[in-house]
Amino acid sequence: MKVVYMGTPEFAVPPLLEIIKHHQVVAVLTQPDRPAGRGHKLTPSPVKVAALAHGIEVLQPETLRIRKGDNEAANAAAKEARSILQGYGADIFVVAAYGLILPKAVLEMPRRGSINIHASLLPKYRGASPIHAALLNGDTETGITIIHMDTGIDTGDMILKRSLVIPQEEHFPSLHNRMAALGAATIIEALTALDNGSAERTPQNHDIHSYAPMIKKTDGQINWQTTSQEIINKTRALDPWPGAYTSLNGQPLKIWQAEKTSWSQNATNSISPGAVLTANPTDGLTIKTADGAIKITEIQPPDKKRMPTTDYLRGQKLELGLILG
RNA sequence: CGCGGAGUGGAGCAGCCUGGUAGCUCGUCGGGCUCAUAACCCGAAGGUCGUAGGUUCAAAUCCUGCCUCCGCAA
Repeated sequence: MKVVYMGTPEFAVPPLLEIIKHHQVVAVLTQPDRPAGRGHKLTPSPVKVAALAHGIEVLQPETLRIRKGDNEAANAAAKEARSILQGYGADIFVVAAYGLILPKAVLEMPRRGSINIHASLLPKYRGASPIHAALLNGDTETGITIIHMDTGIDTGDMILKRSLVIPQEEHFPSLHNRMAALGAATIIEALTALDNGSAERTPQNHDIHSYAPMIKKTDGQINWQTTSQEIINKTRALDPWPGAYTSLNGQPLKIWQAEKTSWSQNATNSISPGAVLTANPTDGLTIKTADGAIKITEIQPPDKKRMPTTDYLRGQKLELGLILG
């Protein structure tokens, strides 16, 4: 099939590469280059880099929306982008974490419409951060859902769903990569089914849906009054950005890896959450939580690299009873 | 030209402001003690102080360029 692919971040790259192998990708839409990183250099999206490496035409409209209230230049640009899109004569639009709102007129442009690769088992976790949400909530399973797009946020009818198991220790980067690979395999399956007419079309059960809002920097702030498991889930989900963090003597301190300990709620009942229980090479760094204590195994002081907590403790002596947060 | 911090034996840090003997906690190696040990005791090796210049009688320390890493911000 003739495909126009729309995506932006790293997650959208493996599916694109897989589609290139099996179909004809006539163009790729991705968000405009943004100032990013140290020095605020203009940075192309991962999808743009991948597309250009394969000699595929890249289009980066600011928006595809045309509204009366907006300024004329923006509307004119959107109009032009739409007519270019129309000109590709695609059979289908495949969308994966594109990040722009696609108006109905655009979604319905190709003869087979537009489909989306979503990184959750819909209707659970509609929205921007489904992979993070699965880890934050300590889910043991998640997956990919391919849907027909409509004008709602991830509300369209489902074509197919593939799941995978999340190990207790898994952090975001690993799960993200596995999800991207699963997305690549699943989108090929869906395209094949659509092509030969065997695709199913199942409406979502809208009564049981949930949302996974965009992750903010402040989501990384650790609340020591929550349970050990909740805090550990935060370190798993928010790695590498924004990171689960707390503060020590007014300085931010990132917690990259932590595990449960045998400290019980009863034994530590009178101790304030966030208090340092042990800080030595043998016992490691353990911190009181709402229901016990966690042992921090990888840490990052400000201006420093990530390091094993045992290394950190060689240079930094922490007083017992000191309160973090 | 977005703002800022850091590079010191294998690891994590101190020393820099107020130039003048390379320090701390570990690790490694050798020896000792011990039924034994990640414990304890004794000893040893290992550093062009990121790099190139400058100032000085003298630079890890003060000044300038460059490289690398990191935090904030996006």
